[in-house]
Amino acid sequence: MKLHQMRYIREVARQNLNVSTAAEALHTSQPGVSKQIQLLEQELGIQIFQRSGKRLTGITEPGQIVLDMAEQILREAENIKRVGEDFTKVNEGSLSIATTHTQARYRLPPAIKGFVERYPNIRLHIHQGNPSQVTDMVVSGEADIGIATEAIANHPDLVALPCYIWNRCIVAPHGHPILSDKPLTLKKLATYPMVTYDLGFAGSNTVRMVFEKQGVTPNIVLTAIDSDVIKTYVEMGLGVGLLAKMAFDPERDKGLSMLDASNLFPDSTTYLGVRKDAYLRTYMYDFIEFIAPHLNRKAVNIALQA
Amino acid sequence: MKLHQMRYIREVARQNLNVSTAAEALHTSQPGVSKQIQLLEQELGIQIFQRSGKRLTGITEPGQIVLDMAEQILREAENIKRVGEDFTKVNEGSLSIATTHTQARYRLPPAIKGFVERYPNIRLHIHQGNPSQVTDMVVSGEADIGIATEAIANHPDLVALPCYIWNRCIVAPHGHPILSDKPLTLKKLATYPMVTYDLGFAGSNTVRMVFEKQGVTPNIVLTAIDSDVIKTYVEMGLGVGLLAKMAFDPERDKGLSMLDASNLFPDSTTYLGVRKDAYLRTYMYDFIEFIAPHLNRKAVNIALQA
DNA sequence: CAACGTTACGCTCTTCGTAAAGATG
DNA sequence: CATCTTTACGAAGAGCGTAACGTTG
Repeated sequence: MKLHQMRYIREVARQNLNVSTAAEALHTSQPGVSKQIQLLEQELGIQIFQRSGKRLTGITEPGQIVLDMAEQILREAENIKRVGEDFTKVNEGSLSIATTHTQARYRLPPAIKGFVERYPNIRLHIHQGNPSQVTDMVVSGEADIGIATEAIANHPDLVALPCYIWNRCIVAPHGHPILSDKPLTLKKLATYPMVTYDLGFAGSNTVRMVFEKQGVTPNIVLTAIDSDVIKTYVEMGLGVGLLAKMAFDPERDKGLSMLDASNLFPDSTTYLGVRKDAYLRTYMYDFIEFIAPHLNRKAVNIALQA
Repeated sequence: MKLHQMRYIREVARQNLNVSTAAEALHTSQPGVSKQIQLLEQELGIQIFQRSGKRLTGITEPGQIVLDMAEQILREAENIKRVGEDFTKVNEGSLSIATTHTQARYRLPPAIKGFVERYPNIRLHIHQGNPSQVTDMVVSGEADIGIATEAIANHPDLVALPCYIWNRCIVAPHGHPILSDKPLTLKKLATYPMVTYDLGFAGSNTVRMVFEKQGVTPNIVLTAIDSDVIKTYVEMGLGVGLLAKMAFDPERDKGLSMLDASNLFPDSTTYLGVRKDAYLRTYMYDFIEFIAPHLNRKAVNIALQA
């Protein structure tokens, strides 16, 4: 049994059982991949892939188990490589972050700024997606760290660290009647056409449930995944905006007025998620600490143990 | 990075950093081991072992991390091998059970009997030890399954399955005053010299706490790890015996009388422990079901997932 | 017949074992 | 100086790539 063989079967499975494209992705020859898979199957005494004649048509039952274990082994091998780099190339490497628009646009910039000053030679990738995409990217190892308010806390392979707590605000064009009609209530809010986040984003579930519980039906005329889109349409007069307070910038958003809405909705928590079995490079710990100062290396390790 | 190199560094660490004996244990030449370790260290860019001149004198900090990961990889590789065997050699293999004397002597025999009838070609090993040794053997992979009342439920790498519930009895030579002095109470029990299990065995903690809570101090004149030893000394008149009810056999223990003591002590639960990340061969699932019929394959898998 | 997987074969790089040399306490 | 590790080197073996062959839809 060889580590290479694990890579081969994993790649073939990933490439929809196409050995040729798998070979290409692995930068090697197709017959070599074929051969090694056969050798592995022979050694284990089982078929990993189903074949109809010469085509691979599926994954056998034991094959699936083996593939899962191979995945595990390769992850661990990757971790070992990282240990080496962590101790020799302290200031080199890459950091891949998966997050949602609101976090990327309004919450991460200061942390990123501090991080790139400290580690100018780390290649930084920020992937944007919806919370479940963020979760998937961390689970699959495409991203080292995921940051989102939804989804990320409920995956068995991840550990979720509470990052920060936030609440919402209402934005409207200057002079809009909602601004003077104090105090603000859910009922009043529901009388105006509203623009807010897509389902599955930024605590939208929480918002929905609050309205439901109070027996109030909001008039949502537009949803977006993007705070800036929401603000743009609010500015155009489409309705009032309900968004994360951190997404309102009095400097930039001069065309809008803001009302705190934290009395109407419960606080939401944004989580940072990492794979339980990932080896975190030192700079990753540092990045986490840049985002949430209470999450120092020790605190993260304690969470990872449990 | 090669799987072989993982084996080499693990074995060197196990053999107290002696490369020569490690090579012997691996059935290969000593220079080969040396070389591969150097190659690995070179590839990772770190020292795994500390050296003073040519002697290995310790494990470096990154080395320890790498060793832990290597261990994990090799465990997973072992699991893959088992998958193959499980699907090809259904009726071959070995089953290694670690347990305490009382279980081995009084509880396992019927399960073992059923098992060897079903799987006559599986090599069976029963290791006897105290509960913490049992736990260690399962954790290290020396044993596939551990069975004990103590210790085994509290290890993070193991999953503990409740196996069966039992309670205690009092044994005494025929005609002993305790037998007629009904009803039996803790206070009365404490007036007689007593023979029972060693600390750390068979719920001895529970027993101690029950006495303590009632403010009664038992007069324990002898402890043993072994129910048969306890009974022998009781028969000799050393005192009354407090032991697991399952360990009293009216057929064999004709020289003794038995009093149920389950009203004096809370029930104890015996657990069966397996490594969370172990691949269990089909016959291992079957063995577990022989011991505890409610623990069928499905139930065990559900426990392993969580 | 186009796309794909397997077989065949020669080349290269790795690995392994023996022998010798160097270091340690 | 006995024990242990590293270096050196030749033989055996494993892996890889090209080319040819066989299948499948």
